[in-house]
Amino acid sequence: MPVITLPDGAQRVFDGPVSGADIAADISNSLAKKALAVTVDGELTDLTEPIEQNANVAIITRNDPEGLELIRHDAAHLLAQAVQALFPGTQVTIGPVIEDGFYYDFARKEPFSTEDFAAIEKKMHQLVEADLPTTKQVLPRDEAVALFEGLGETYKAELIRDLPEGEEIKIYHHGDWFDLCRGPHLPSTKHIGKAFKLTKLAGAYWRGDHRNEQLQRIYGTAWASEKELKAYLTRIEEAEKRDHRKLGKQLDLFHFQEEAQGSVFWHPKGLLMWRQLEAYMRRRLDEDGYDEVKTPQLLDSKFWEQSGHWAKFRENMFVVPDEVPSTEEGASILSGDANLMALKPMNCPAQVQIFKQGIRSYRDLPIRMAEFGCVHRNEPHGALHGLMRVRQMTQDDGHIFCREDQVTEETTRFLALFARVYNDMGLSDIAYKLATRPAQRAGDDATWDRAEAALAAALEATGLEYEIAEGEGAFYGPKLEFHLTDAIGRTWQCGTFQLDYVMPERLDASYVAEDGARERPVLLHRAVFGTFERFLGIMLENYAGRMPLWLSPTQVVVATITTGVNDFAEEAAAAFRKAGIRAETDVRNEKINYKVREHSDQKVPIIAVIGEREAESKSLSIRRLGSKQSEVVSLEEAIKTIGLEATPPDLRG
RNA sequence: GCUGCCGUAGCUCAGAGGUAGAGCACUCCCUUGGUAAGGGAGAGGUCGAGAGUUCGAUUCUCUCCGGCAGCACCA
Repeated sequence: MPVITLPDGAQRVFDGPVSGADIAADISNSLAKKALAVTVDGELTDLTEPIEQNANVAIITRNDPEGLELIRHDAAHLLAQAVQALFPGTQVTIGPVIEDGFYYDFARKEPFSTEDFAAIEKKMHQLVEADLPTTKQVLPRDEAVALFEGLGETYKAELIRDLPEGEEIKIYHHGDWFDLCRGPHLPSTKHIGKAFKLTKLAGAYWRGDHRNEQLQRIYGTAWASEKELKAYLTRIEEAEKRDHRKLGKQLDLFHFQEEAQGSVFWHPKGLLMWRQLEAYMRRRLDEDGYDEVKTPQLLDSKFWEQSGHWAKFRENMFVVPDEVPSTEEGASILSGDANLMALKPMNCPAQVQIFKQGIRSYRDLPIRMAEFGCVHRNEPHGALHGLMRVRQMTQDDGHIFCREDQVTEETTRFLALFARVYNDMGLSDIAYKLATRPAQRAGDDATWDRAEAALAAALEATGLEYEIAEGEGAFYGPKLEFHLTDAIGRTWQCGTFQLDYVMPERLDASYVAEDGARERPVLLHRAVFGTFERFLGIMLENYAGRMPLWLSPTQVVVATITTGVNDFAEEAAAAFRKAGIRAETDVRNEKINYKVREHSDQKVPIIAVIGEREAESKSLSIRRLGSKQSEVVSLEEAIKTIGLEATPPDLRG
C-alpha cells in the first residue's frame, strides 16, 4: 500500500505498485497528458516505472528543468535514429545532453556535411509526428553485447563491456529503433516537440582521447517551445556581435596577420586599455607588498631541463641556438652541437634565479615577486583563438616564496587581492576550481597530499563555492583556477594560484631556517588577470565594447557644429587633456548627426558638442553613450565631473 | 594537430566556366548644418597561394596557407 506524497504535501494511497503515469492520471486528465517522467524521492525516472513503496513523487512536465533535460536527451536519440535511417552503416556511440542542447557522436566513413542537416531534421520531424512509443528493456550483459555486435555496433558493444559489474543494462526502444541508455526517457517521440535545430558539425575523438579514432559529432539545440528556441537563436546571434575579435576590428584596437599568427598587433587604442590595466595592477601589487622584477626573454635550455618543462613541453617551446649559424650549418644547427636557448614559456625558473642570488633567511619570507612577463608558447594551430589563446602573451605573473606555515595566510591574502581586482573590473561571474594531481606529474604522493590539502583548506576558509577539477593540476602542483565566460558561453581560465613544492627542489632554492638549517621555500605561482591578452578579450566581450570610462581609450570627443567654433573646441580638448582626460576633437566639415553617429559606433563614452551657443558661454553640450539626452555644462564643471568619473577604481576616495 | 565549413576592394557582403559588383570607409568638389548617415564626382581588386582540367579558371579538381566551429592540448 504505497503512500505517495506530492510536492504540495498532499498524499494519495494506492493499493499496489503504481507508476508515475497512474499517479498523474489519478490527479487529472490534463496532467496525465502532460506528464513526461517522475521524480521518486528526488530521483528522475520513467513514467512507467512501478513505485512499490512510500515515496515523495513529483510529476515532471516539459516546463520543468528536468523536462527540458529529457527533451534534449530524447532529441539526441531522435537524431541518432534519423541519421541511421538516412545513412545506413553509420554506427552510434554516445549522445549526451549539454548546455542548451545535445550532441551525438557517429562513426561513418563518409563525412557528414551541414547540407545534410535539412534532410536529417526533416526525418526527425517525421519521427516526432509518428509518435513512436518508448519502451525499456533490461538485458543480461552478454546478450546486450551480442545484440549490438550483431548489428555491427562495435562502439556500443565496447561501452556495454565496460559498464561496471552489477549495473543494469537498459535498452530503450523508440518504435523499432533502440539504443543502449541509462534513461529515463519521454513516453513517446511526440513529446520531443518541434523546437529543435541542428547547429554544427565537428570531429571528436572516441572517448575523448586523441589516440583513438575520430568520430563525427552533430550538435543540436532543443527547447520546450518554439518561442524559446527562437529566443535562444536570437540570443546567440546577439552574443556573436560582442565577439572581441569583431570589436577589435571595429574599434581599431588590435589585429592579427598570418606572418605572426597567434601574436597580437596592438593598435594605439587597444594598447591604451592595456596600459590602464597594467598601471592599475602595478598599483595593486605595490600596495600588496610585491616587488616587481624583469627577467630575460631567452634562457638556456638547462633551466627548462631542470624545471621539467623541457621534458613535458619542449614541442611547445620556441627553441633557438645560442650562436649565429653559418649558412651551410644553418639548417641543421638545432640538432647539432650548438647550445640551445628557449624563449621563456613561463617566468618561474627565471624568478627563482633572483631568489637564489645571495642567501635568504627565514626572516625574509614571504618574498612576493611580481613581473609583467612576456612569454611565448607554440600552441597548436587549432587552439589559437583571438586574444583568448595566443602564442605570445604577457602575464601579470608573480611568485611568492614562503615558509610552509605561511601558505594559508598567503593564499587568503591572494584571494582577497583577487576579489578586490575582479570587483573593480565589474566581473562577478567567476567559477572557482581546485585542480588536483594529473597522471603525469613530478613529486611524490605525500607531497601532493600535503599541497592539495593546504589549498583546499585555504579555499574552504574563504567560504567560496568551488568545484574539483580532477587531474587538471600542473605537473608540479595543484592549482586554484578562476574561470570566466565569454560572450557565447565558453569559459576561459584567467587567474590562477598554484602551490608548488617541486620547483624549489628542482631549481635548488633554499633559505636559512631559524635553527640554521637549509630549508626549501614553498613556491606559490599566481596571476590575477592571467594574461593581458585574454583578460582584455573577456573584458571587451563582457562590456560589449562599451568599456568603463577609466578604461576607454578615448574618453571624450569634442565635436563641433560649425567651423567657427573650432578654436574653442581645441581649447576645451587641451583643457581635458591637461586634466588627464583622454580627449580628441572632431572639427571635420560634417553634420553633427554624422559625428554623433560615428563616435557612438566607436563606443566613445562622452561626446561634448560645441555650437555657437556653447562657444559663447564657454560650455559644452554633454551626451553620454547610449543616451539621447544631452546636458549643457561649463567647461570647468565638465572637467571636474568627468575627471572624477574617469578615476581608476582603486584611486577613488 | 584532427574533423567539417569558409577565404572576392580597407570593412560588411553579392556574383558567375567567357577579363568582377554593391553599401560603408577613402580622395576631391559643393554644403556651416544643433545630437545616430547632406549632395556630387573619383580612385580602389593577380577574386588567399601553387599546380591540374579546359580554347578559356576567380568559378571545377588537387595540394598548401590562413580563418571559423568543435575535439585534443593548455606550464
